[in-house]
Amino acid sequence: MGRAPCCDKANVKRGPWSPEEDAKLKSYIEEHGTGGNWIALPQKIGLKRCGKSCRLRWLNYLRPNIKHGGFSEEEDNIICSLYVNIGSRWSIIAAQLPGRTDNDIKNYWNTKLKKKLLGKQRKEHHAQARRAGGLKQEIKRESGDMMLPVGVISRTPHWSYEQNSWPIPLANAYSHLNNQTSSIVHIPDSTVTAIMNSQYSSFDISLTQDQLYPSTVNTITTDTCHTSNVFQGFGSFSSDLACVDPQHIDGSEGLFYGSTNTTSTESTSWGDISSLVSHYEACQQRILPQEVTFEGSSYFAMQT
DNA sequence: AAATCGACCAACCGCCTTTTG
DNA sequence: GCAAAAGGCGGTTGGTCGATT
Repeated sequence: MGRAPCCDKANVKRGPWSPEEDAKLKSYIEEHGTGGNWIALPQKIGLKRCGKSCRLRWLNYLRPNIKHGGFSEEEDNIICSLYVNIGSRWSIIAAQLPGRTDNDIKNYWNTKLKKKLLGKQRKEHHAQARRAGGLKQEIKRESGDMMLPVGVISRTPHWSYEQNSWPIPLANAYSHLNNQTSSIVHIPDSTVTAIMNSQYSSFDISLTQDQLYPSTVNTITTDTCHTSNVFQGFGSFSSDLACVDPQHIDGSEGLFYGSTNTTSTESTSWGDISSLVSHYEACQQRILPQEVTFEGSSYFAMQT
């Protein structure tokens, strides 16, 4: 049996709010506050609206200091960066942008920003193809901005737990695994091991569960390690964000590339937006690997 | 001028989490 | 400790409007 509805749907008005309704709700809340009970509020005011609807109307349109439209370039970058790193957690993203609501940001992302980002990505691909010549990839460092070569796990300026200890979204690690010329990922009990052969080097990342932040660590369990679901678990990091602290990964330093003069969250540039594109794209991918046997063990290999 | 299409966005829906009794 | 109520959130829908055919 499902939950009882929060209000009597037959007796509540739906659809757009009239100026009179807005005025009633606004003046009441400004004078009395919400009283900590949205469900009871419409009855008190004499509005034939669902309490949830009142809450939404207040939060998204009536409360003071709300900004609508006119997103700045800086706001775009913040939204893109956060989306790439934490996914569609609109309320968290909105918390970083004073005056913006989660609904507004969500609409803005879905209607404009996503296309803008993908448009940039196409441009970037074309430019890269032109540059390619003999060299497939290049690392470009310019005045503090960072460009991320494929196969390199990025540091992110967000999600800093402590100074000089930047977590790496495993989603990024996963996305870059997809870009390798060959890659095998093995997840034995309690450990995530990624063996990657990039054009730069061959390296091996071993992560124990306690190197993954607890919020999502349970997506990798012993149960899933030896099943083909394991990468669905991996894939879920794209939206759930498991983070890895590079300082806790032996010999990992060489894997990470970023602006060399930036060692903490302070005064970090959001970076070139194009560097986010590959992350975003990869985060959208849900490529499931093939199970293969290698030296008697089961592995999951991704075709790239 | 009418029809169609696509972009935009306010509002709703349903699920999950938190609070309360 | 449990169940119900309320809050909060993200995905989706549907109405409106401007551009295009």
